[in-house]
Amino acid sequence: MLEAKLQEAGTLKKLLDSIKELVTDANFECNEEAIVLQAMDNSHVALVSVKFSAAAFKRYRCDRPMPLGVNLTSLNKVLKCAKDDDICTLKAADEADVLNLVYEAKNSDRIAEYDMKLMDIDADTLQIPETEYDARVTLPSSEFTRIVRDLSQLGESVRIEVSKEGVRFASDGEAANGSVLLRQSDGAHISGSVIKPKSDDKDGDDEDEAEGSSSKKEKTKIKKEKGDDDVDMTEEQNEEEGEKEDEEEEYKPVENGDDGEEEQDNEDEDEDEEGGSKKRKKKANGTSKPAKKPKTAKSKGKAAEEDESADGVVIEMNQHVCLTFSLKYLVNFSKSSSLSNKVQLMMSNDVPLLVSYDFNQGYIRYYLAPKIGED
Amino acid sequence: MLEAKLQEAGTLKKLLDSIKELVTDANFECNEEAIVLQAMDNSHVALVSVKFSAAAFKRYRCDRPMPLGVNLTSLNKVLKCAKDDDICTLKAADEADVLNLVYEAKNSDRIAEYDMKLMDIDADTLQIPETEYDARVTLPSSEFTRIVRDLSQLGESVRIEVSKEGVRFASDGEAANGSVLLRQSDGAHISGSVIKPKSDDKDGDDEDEAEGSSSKKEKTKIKKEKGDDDVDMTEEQNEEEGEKEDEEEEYKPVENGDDGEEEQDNEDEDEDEEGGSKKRKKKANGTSKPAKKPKTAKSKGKAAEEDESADGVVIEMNQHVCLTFSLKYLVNFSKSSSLSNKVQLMMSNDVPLLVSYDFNQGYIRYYLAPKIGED
DNA sequence: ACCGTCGCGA
DNA sequence: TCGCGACGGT
Repeated sequence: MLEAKLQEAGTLKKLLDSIKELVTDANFECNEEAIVLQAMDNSHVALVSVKFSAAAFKRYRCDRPMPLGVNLTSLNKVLKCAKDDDICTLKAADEADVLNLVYEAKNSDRIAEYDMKLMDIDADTLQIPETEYDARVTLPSSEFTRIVRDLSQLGESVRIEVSKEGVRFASDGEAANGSVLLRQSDGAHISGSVIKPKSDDKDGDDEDEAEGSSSKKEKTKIKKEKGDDDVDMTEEQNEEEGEKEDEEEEYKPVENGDDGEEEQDNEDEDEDEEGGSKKRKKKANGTSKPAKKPKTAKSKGKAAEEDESADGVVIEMNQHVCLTFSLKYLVNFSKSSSLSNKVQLMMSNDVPLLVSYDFNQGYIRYYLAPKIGED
Repeated sequence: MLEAKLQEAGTLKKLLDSIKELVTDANFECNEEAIVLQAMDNSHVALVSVKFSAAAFKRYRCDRPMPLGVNLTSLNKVLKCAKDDDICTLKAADEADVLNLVYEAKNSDRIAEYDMKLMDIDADTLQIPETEYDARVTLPSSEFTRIVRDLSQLGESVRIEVSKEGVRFASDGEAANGSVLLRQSDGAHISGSVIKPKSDDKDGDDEDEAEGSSSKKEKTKIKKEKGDDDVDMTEEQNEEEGEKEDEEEEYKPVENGDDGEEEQDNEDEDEDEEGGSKKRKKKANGTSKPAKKPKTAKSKGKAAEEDESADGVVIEMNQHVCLTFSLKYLVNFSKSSSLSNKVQLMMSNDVPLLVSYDFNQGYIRYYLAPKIGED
């Protein structure tokens, strides 16, 4: 039995507005700790991962894990019937085939109730590569929206390059080429700390809870390897990880470029020629440049983004990265800017980009494989 | 000869925006007391009734009754040429084939003049059932708009139920079912007073002026009967009213449901088994529940809506009603919300719904027959 | 009040 | 498939 009371229906509304174009059906996996949604986008190029921690709710109760198969188009319709400041309660009985949504006006003189049919959706609980990254750029989400929208007018794809100069977004098009350079707000941009996704959840590790039994450290490493292989679009990746569960798949991003052939093992173009890639970060640290301790605060630990000023750009970099992505998807991701003032872009060479919007006790993350052969 | 000077062209503009989709051609019946438009919508399901009292105009003169056959699409185009705060004067000579519109800017530094061709339109001056109702719900027009728009996302029709609980709008759809409950703002919702349409005109009876020669009392009763028959879609309604004029028809709403058979005399399902239906209200008063005098003011007399606070919901009920309507039409009606902050829904079981937007010295009313066989 | 997006009709 | 109209959002 699920009962989750959200103070502001607007949060959920914005969330659905963000992803409805990318994903049409998905399971909301509810358990006692959180509600999580993970799904490939409709063209199986990008991966969307959403999480609402139990603490995100005014009240939360979920006796036992239950997947709620939802048609997001329907859910979006139902959510359109809520006002942003309505109190929204989600209810589902065990084994229910409907999700009950109650919208309560602030002043309580209006109560709307909706029952939305649920559906069975193949429980492809995807393993998300939980990796460390070579660079993280934290920037105002509006800025990101602006940049990708601007560049999408020129070309199909954008080259994102993080260097000591800052972060550069560049696109080449028929009519014009464009490039936007963002510098760290206060100049610092080299980090020697661990760069991995972290939301503002109290527990920085909780995004691993759905994974296998190996320790977090091990998993990180393994995921990392898989991430590398994934980018090469090799289907035969039966390495040493043994935690794959029955219906769980790995996130195998499809190359979304149109010019990319399979380029197995061509990640040695950069300074990243490590075959097993045990610790990409460490190596980067050693070979590329000495890790300066960031003069700005919070490039380490879990406080990275929430105490950063709202409109600053923070660049954390352990290694120079240069990746190319489809702008169409980035533009789509950037719709989530209504959910957070800031967005984090996390990158390693030849590894899927992670775009993360963190909000109060939850996040929405997008993974997108780079186009290869053009950086 | 007609000459009518309207302080704000915006009023007329909004009016035409409201109805242009529903009606494309109609007669503006002008006489010395008012300009009235009555027309079935294009699909002959709903009836639209508009009235501008002479007092609505800054200056008004109409020597003798004249019908102005107007293509509303054209009129709308011409009105688009006026600014909202222009002073708008309508002029038509006797037997004229054009309507002359003059727009005068507030500061008089601009005068625009248009001549719009008139047309002959079958003068189907409809008799509107002037009935008493079992329930009236007065609510902010924006709220009504919101509710019908929301529910129209889910299903085709809405069930409106007025009970002591409040008023409930419910719709069932493929993907989801929805229900919105509004409670009387301050808790009172039972009325023992006469419930009939009343605008904020000084003369509460003036909506009868286009009718026959019988006294208002008689007419009310007669109309009531006709209303009942109408709903049953019987074509043979040649009762005792003798004021039917040559080209005048009755408003015979077409059943807009798809599953409804004719259900003559099945209004005895509820507490309303009165064959002749002399005074539905009285009976209801006696049988349903004692009429509590509303603790809130103004559930009686003609001051009902204008001194009600802007965003309150007032429910007056003499009897429980439950009716089903096509949402498509209600959504269309709700476009008139720009004309008034409030809207009144008046209902009796098995009788067409009346949706009324009252504005300064005038109103726009919509009548819509219920779907039958599903409430 | 204006602009952009979506849906419907030609 | 293109154009026009309507609706919703900024």
